[in-house]
Amino acid sequence: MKKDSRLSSVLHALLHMAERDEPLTSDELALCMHTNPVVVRRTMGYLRDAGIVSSARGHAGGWAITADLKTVTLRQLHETLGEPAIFAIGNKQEMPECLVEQAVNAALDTAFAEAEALLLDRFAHVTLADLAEDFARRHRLRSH
Amino acid sequence: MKKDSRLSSVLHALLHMAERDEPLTSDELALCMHTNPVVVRRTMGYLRDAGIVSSARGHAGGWAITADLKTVTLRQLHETLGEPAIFAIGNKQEMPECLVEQAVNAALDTAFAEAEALLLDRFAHVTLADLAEDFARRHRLRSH
DNA sequence: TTTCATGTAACTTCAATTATTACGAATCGA
DNA sequence: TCGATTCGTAATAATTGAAGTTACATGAAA
Repeated sequence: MKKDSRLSSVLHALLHMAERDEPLTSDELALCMHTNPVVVRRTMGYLRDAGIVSSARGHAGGWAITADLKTVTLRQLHETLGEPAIFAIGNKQEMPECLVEQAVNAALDTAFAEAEALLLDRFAHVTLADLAEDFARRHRLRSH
Repeated sequence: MKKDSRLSSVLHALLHMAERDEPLTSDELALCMHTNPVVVRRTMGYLRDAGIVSSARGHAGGWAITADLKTVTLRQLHETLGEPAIFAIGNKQEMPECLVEQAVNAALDTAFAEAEALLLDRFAHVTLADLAEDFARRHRLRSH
């Protein structure tokens, strides 16, 4: 399957929105994200429903951040996107009768659960404000 | 994307092979793994090339384990299968020019790298012998 | 009222695993 | 040697889910 890049995409969009005061249109976001306006609306729709951004139609419409950058974590965004599957590797069958396969699943599930817990914990400790700050740092560095 | 279940599949196959002394044919393995004999040959071929199993044609042919169960780890099997992608989530672009996207990628890459390191470390500490033992334990439990 | 912009449904494209078909090659028993 | 068995492998289709596209309805502002 193709990799899910929605989290990456919304982060990119949110940071660009944080850099500007006026709303950004789906077309503008699609341009800098190298994607399609409809995909932007579809994906950002999750964040609107969660109250993280607002959308407005008509003249001077578009997308804007409503939440505080310091309170929005990567984990929250991941959940807002519907908690898509993290791993591209998995069990052949989830509920096998075969005892051998049950032992295999148990071992793999344990390892995956630990890795997932670590990943989500890291996600929980990174906010949009952190990313904005890191971007600012990179911007200063490039200017020299 | 469809999940990669090759690691799960070969583990299942290897433990069944460990339970028997004669070689198992691709057809037999395919039956208990709920898949296709050609898929079995293709997947087990990686393990044969790595010297973990042997295959023989003709009468009384089939697949057998050649390695010591105590020395084969899940990590080794993962590597033998060509280190397939672990995550179903990823960056939109790997080498973006945009500084904003670079900051996003850096944050995500760090988290994914840590989670991957943990997963592979767990994989490195589980051997086929461990799984065989866990299966035996489950077997005893069910008998009571 | 015209223009701009989102909201959404429907469909296609894309990428990667898995499944299937077909046939060649090797091995062993009779 | 013949023939059944079994792996080896190429070629192709099916499957799955994200991403892309087209089309059009809806709503807001100049």
